[in-house]
Amino acid sequence: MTERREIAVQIGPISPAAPGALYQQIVNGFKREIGEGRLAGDTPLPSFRLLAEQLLVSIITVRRAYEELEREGIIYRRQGLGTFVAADGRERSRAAKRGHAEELIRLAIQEAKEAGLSSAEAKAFVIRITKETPSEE
Amino acid sequence: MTERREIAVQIGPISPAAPGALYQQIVNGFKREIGEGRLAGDTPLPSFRLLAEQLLVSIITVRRAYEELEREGIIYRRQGLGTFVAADGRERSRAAKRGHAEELIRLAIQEAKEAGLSSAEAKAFVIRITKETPSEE
DNA sequence: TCTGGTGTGTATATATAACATATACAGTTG
DNA sequence: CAACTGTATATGTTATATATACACACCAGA
Repeated sequence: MTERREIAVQIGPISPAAPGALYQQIVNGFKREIGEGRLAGDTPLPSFRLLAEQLLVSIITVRRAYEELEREGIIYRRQGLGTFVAADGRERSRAAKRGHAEELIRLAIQEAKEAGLSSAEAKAFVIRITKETPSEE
Repeated sequence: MTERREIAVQIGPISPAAPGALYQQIVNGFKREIGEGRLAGDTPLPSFRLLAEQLLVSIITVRRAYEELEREGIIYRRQGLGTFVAADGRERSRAAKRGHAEELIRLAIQEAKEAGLSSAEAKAFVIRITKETPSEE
C-alpha cells in the first residue's frame, strides 16, 4: 500500500576535503533540503545503503547523520521500514538554521571587535559587508 | 642588557570543553591580544614552558600554536632566544580577524537562505540581528 | 677569556579520541 | 522466505595532545 516513490535527494557535494566531518555535511545538506521545502513531512529518505552508495560514503556515516537529524527532531527512523521527514521537520530545520545564522553573526561581530574595532564600528562593518555581498544564484 | 620585562598575557580561558582545539584557542587568543593592540611589535611572548604551565597545557600544544602564528607572519621565533611579536603583527592579526569576520557573515547569509529566506530577506535578517545584538562590556 | 648554568626553542616516539569503515545481525513486508 | 529496511560490534585511520630528551643563546663567575 505504501507508495514508495523514488526521491532524488540532492545533498552533495560531500567531500572529505570540504570543511566539517562527512556526517556533518550530510546533516547540513538535509537541513537545507528540508528547510527550503523540497522534502515535506513523512517523505521517505533514501535508505542507508542507497545514500551511502550515491555519496561514496560508508553506511555508518549515513547512519550517524540520520541519528543526528533524529536527535534534533527533524526526521524519524523505523526499523525495517525506513527513515522519514518529521511532520514539523521543516520548522525545526528552519529554526536550527536561523539559530545558527544568529550565532555566526555574533561571532562575526566579536571577530570584528578583536580586529580592533569599537562595538559600533564592528556592527557597521558587519552591515556594510552584508550589503556588499553579491546575491549568488 | 636585554631588558626582559615580564608580560602577563591574558589568553584564557583555554578549555578542552570550549569549541575548537586547544592550540587553536591559543592562536585565537594571541590574535585578539595583538589585534587589539595590547602586544606591540618585538614584544617577547611567554616561553613555551611558562605559558604551558599557566594554561595547564603541554609544551607541544603551545609550540603548535606558535607555529601557526608564525606561519601567518604574526610572530617570529628564535631558537635559544624566544618568541616575539612581528613588526607588522598587529596589521596581520587584524587582517586575519577581518577576513574571518567576512567569512562568518557570508556563512550567516547562506544559513538564513537555507532557512527558507530569499536573498534579500536573508540580508535583512542579518542586519536586523546585528542591530539587535547588545554591545557587551 | 672561557666555561658552565639556565634560560630559550626543537625533535622524536607515544597516548587518546573523534571519525570512518567492513561485516554481521535484527525487524518489516509481501 | 526473500528482499528490502534499520541496528550493532569490532577495527582502522587521523588529528590532537602528551612526555621526554635534545640543541642553541646568553651571561655570570672563575
